[in-house]
Amino acid sequence: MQSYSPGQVADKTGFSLDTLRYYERIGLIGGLARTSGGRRVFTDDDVGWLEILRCLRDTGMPISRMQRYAELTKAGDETMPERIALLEEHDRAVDEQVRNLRAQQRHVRDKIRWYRGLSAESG
Amino acid sequence: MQSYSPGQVADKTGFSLDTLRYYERIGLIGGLARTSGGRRVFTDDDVGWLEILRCLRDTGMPISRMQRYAELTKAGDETMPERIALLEEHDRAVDEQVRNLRAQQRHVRDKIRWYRGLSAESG
DNA sequence: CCTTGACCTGGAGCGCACTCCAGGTGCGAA
DNA sequence: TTCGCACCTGGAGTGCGCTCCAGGTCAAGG
Repeated sequence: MQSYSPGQVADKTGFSLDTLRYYERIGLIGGLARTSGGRRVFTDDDVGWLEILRCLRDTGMPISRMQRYAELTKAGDETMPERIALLEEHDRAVDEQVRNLRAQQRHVRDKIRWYRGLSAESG
Repeated sequence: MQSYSPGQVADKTGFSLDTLRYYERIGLIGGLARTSGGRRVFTDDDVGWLEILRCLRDTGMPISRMQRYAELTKAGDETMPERIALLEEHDRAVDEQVRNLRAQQRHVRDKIRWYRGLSAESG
């Protein structure tokens, strides 16, 4: 099985080394292996987990919620329904976010059109 | 012409009183009238401006950029092209934001489907 | 061996966008 | 006239999510 150094993982996932260390400190990444010298060793699974974290983070999930999700994931298979529920709720939150963005974007576009109208009038 | 107290404006726009004061301090709202006693008085135009700020803020424009926009607006009609350019660039940024959200949302949905597959298998 | 660069730790600091506070004033109703 | 609530100011504090730092360790190449 492949294993990766912190630097390699930073490259692959786009998280900085500091962020990786931070995520481990706050319990978002659990059970990382270490070399005899104390360096972190990431497996493919760890990288996969980080990619999920990236999706959640980039869609605006707060860290406290990701911590909850990490906790459920560590807890075992009986937490699957709750994990699904959490992700589905988040999915709806993303829909909501997109709807709001689009709604406000319409106003911005109206404003642009309004400026164009003024320019046309005066020009 | 209608005029509004800070509290009324807070109600109408959804900005807190503290945020309204903060926005004035940092130059996002200019030229507010005051009563003889020193209280702020908002006109319909002021409220309209706040509504634009709300659109921009809610679509993720940083305050420094809104300050730039406010500055241009104060400067006069010859800044219209730059104002249009600023809003158009922001419009593109919102599109980009939505695209990214949708892309990451797909991954979240894949994960949900994956959980469902597992549940179906084991259940 | 020695250098060098990636990595380690605990803890402090930062940027953003507010939010809260203390202490004081304005003003409409009773 | 007095109550009480809305409002004022300058400045400090907050929460989030990192990011940076000092001082030290590990390990591969020369």
